[in-house]
Amino acid sequence: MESLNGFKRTSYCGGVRMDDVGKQLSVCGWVQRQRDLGQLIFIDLRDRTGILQLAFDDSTDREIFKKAFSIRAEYVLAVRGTLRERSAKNKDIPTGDVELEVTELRILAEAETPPFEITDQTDVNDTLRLKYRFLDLRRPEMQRAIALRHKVVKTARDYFDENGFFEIETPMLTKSTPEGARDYLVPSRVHPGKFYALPQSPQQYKQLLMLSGFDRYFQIARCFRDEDLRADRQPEFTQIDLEMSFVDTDDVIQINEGFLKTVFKQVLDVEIETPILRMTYAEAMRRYGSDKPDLRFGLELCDISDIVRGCGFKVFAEPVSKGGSVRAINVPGGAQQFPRKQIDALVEFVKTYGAKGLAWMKLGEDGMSSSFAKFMTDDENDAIKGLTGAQKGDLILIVADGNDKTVFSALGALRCECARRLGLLKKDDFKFLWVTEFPMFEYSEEEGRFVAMHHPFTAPMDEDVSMLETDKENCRAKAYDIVLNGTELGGGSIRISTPEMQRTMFRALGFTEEDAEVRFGHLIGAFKYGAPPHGGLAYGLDRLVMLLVGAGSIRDVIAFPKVQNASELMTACPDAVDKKQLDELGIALTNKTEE
RNA sequence: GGCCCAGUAGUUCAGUUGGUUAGAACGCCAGCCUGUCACGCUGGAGGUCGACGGUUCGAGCCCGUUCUGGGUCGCCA
Repeated sequence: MESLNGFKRTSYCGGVRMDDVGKQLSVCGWVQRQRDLGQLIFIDLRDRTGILQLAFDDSTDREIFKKAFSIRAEYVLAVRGTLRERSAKNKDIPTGDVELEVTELRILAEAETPPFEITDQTDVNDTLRLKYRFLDLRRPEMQRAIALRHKVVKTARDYFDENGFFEIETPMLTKSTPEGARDYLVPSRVHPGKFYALPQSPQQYKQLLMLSGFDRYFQIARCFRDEDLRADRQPEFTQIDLEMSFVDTDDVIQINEGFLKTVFKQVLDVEIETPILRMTYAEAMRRYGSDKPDLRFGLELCDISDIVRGCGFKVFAEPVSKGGSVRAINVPGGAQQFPRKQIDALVEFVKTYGAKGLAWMKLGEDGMSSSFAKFMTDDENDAIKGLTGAQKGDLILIVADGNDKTVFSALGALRCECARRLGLLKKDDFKFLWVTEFPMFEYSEEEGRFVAMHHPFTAPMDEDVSMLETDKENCRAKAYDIVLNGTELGGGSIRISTPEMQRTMFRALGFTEEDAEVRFGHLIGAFKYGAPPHGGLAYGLDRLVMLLVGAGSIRDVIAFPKVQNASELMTACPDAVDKKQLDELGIALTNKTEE
């Protein structure tokens, strides 16, 4: 093994071109591949910028040639040489016109054969990739994702700085608060039996910063939520978090449209049309069955409750009479695209969302077939066709339930599933949407009370203030989400900024005065000393980067992600700790502990 | 906590109705090769079929349990 010993790199591999021919260059990197042709050896050297071919032939020093012969994939090399034009060029790579005639070769590190090949595209299973994440990250695909992530963060810092925002850090060790996601807890050694919580978001701190007069704040904020994982959810993740004083909804939206425009221009060279379309929560639910609708395709929901209200098909009539609804989507061309077997799969699909079933009507070329038409009159069937706008060749899918929430959630998911099966989801098509006027509360079956849908510091809409304690179901908040292609990219709200309103809110949420004081006293107390009207927004950075690179999971844009059971395969954490450590913290393990 | 999918060589996979010695490609090792670039050619090594238990004369294949990973519902202010 050799050392650098004064060796200085002059160039990255991927950047050299014909202009550099004749120059002495020094490069460093990993061996992608060694091709031994007998009296001629080629080595592809890889660094984060790309690949440069090293050439060894009869003009090469014999010792160097022998060394080149012994080199294997993933060895780390430092190489000096003269750049020359290739006699046989490779049109497929940027450096394909040139190669380095090697005059000095140092093997800085040998490498065992890796458990999987370091290639751009991979179909190696996730377990192996994550166990050897440091090797997986060598792949150009991952290098691009991580580099792009850096660029997004850099763009955010520049943009918010240029717009008068200060980047301010808030604590990682914070106070656990009720409401919302489960906290990660950190035991205190100095205060045995007491715990910090890792922040779910810097929410309260950033509000207090507004009160302190910083006026505009942002932070690239690490956040933690101890909940189950999904393709777009990790227990620790990063937000681009911001807050502004003396603003209302429109001001927050405007500054963020500028941000999104800048990011997409800088990172992808894509122009975003502004202003971005806005839609109320109520409209989003009614038309798309979702508060984060994917607008890359239609397949809108259609309420057919009035048609089937008195029909002879109990599956339809009963839910309507119980205050629910019957809604449909029309899938153009679906009659042929979805044979019976696929429809059966869709039936199973909606059941996972709590729907009891899925009714369908197929308007095929050779006549109509349906799971329900025989229970209804011709007029009723025709009315359904008319209202959904179905034509010959289409497929109507219908969900009925006594609870509207179930209908929306099943059909909202179904329209996305149909779009996926029809190939309507193009990754380079970016459809943004602001969803506004979210409900202030939602009913929690588990707790048997109304809880804050966004969070308890969200301001109600001015015209709904009187409904806070009288009509929780219909009370709307100054809360908004930014949605991109069916993914919630970020969310925010205008906050409550007076102690009176904050007290009213806690009362509406069922907190006693004492509860509110213990949990949120610092915030209510602070509001007494002059809080400016303020509001903000937080983006899921990981999700944003995921959509920018077209990845299917945020794991693909996080350097060291966790797997579904929240462990990390490379370091094998979480892990047991010494009894001594536990004793210091005053913690005793119960029989629930895993071995 | 529930449901669905996957697990066979280093990797990605095939493996018929349960039947002799479990195959392929890539990778790896060795030899040959002066213009390759997914180099080529020849040869070779490499397997606890995730684990445990059961059924059977006989299990990669059937049954049960379990582990690991993925997706998802619940959950995620």
